[in-house]
Amino acid sequence: MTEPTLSIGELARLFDVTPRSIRFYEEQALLTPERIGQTRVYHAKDKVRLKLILRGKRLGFSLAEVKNLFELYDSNPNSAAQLKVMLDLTEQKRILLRQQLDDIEMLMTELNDVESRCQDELNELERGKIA
Amino acid sequence: MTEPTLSIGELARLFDVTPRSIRFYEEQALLTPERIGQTRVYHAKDKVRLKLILRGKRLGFSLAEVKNLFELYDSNPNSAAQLKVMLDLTEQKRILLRQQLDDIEMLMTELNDVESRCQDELNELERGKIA
DNA sequence: ATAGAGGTTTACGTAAACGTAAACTTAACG
DNA sequence: CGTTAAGTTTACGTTTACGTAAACCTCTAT
Repeated sequence: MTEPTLSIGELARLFDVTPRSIRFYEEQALLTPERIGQTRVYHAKDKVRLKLILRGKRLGFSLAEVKNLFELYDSNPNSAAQLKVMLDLTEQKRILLRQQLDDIEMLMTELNDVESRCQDELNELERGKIA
Repeated sequence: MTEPTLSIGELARLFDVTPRSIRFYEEQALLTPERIGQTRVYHAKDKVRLKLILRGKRLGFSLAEVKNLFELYDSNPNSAAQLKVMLDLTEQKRILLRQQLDDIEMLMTELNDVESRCQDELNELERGKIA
């Protein structure tokens, strides 16, 4: 079996985004699909890339930051200096992610709070009905 | 001791944002500081609010969504219908946060990957030096 | 042959979240 | 009493991430 490819429309439906967005990501150098004539053809690796882009967006990253991460991941730094820069960058990102984890935990707690208050209220209303 | 208040500049420095941003948040009805004459005066509750706004931003929420959360938290729904809507909303937010947790976990894993590759490279370079 | 469906480029429009600048008050300081 | 320092409003500018529309191919189906 030969590798499955996708049109821009198919890829768009697959991830529930518009073709416009996909073209825009390419314009920002986040995607580099094959071209057959004029037409864009997307392979498995493009699918992965798009998935990563959308994940980045869910985490509140700008497209520039996502691109940054791509370059970080794809790069093959040869000098010790470059490697140390890389390690520093990953550490920076890690700090950000830890911050986000804390933020999420706090928000979760607050949602629990709101929710239990709602539940109490509902139970009160039920009591009222029965009594 | 009387309650401590802050000027817009002090509040801005405290959270490392610009006064412009703070005024903008007010314009969007996310803050409602006291006024003494023309001048804005910020109390403890405003500090908390601002902290929550910035937390929301770190999680990739729009200001509108943050406002939404505020209303959710502040509201006192009386009817069972409203309470059920609330519970539904909190559940929606919870799903989003869980998604973010997954996203963060995956990104963390990838960062670990990048990092260990860097470490290996560095160790290789060290070997070269010594041999 | 023509009508759609889906692809392409180019270009202008838009919402969000501020930045920046002008023009004006008010309080404090030497 | 003049001048910084910090506050105010008003308004236009800017970046990001697309939406929307025009004008054009190209293939398939009727």
